[in-house]
Amino acid sequence: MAVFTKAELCWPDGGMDLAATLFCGQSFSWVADGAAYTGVAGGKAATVWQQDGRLLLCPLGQSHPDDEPFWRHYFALNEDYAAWHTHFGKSAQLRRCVESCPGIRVLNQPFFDTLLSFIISQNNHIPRIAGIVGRLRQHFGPLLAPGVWGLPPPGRLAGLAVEDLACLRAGFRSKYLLDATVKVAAGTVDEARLRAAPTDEARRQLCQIHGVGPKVADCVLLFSLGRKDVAPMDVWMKRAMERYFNGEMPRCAAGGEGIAQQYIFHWMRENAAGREK
DNA sequence: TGCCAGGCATCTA
DNA sequence: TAGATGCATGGC
Repeated sequence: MAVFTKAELCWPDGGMDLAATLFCGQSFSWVADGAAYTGVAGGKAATVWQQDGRLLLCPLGQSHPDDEPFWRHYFALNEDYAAWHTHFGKSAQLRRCVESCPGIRVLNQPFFDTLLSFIISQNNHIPRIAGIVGRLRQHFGPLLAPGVWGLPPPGRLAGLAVEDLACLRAGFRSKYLLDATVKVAAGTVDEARLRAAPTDEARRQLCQIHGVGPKVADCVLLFSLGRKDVAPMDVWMKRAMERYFNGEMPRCAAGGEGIAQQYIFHWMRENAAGREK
């Protein structure tokens, strides 16, 4: 496999379990190619793999000067997970999270990618979410490298009708995807304004999108905008974790691990704010 | 073959 | 305002 000899970017992996991180249900834009993984985020494509405690990455297609900071942020390589895992020992519930999935990292995904993914995820399960996202990329996304399409940028779907999205087989979610692209393309929902707004206001702005309710809005706020004060998400995660630990999530078992790790991430951010005081 | 999924919108009482 | 129901599709 040629990519193993031409990594352009390299970081210490910090104990990351790359496969678990990419396929635990938080991202649906990566495919395995042997021990390497090819995927897209924010209009960039890359092949990534692990070797000797390092995370190696080869950008695909056109390279950009900001590739290194972009992917470092995407893979949360600035987060000190080892220190946080030690800190988690104080809580039995969080200890169970760490023991169940110590190598999962929560990806910092681009805003619009996250919005589309979580709209698709509603009343859905991981294999089908991945299928719909894959068809969305192939039919409407930009070709970033041979055989690798990105997610469509805001506006790409804005002029289309629900019938045009029949190829996605997304069901009732198609009209939600269209409304999201229209509102983001028109600036009715704007990432910069979301970042600047208080959480309640940001949630209200996101809920202007037809098909986006409190759960999807809080997922977007937490996972792509780094907001740490989304209390309903905390309740939702605890409920999901209980189901996971009780063995009640057979159809998204890997996702359950992701949910547990996402709970850790949320808790960690909450406590980071406290520690800084 | 039938249940159900990482919600939400709409209807009804 | 709270609870019930329908939504589209595919994995299991």
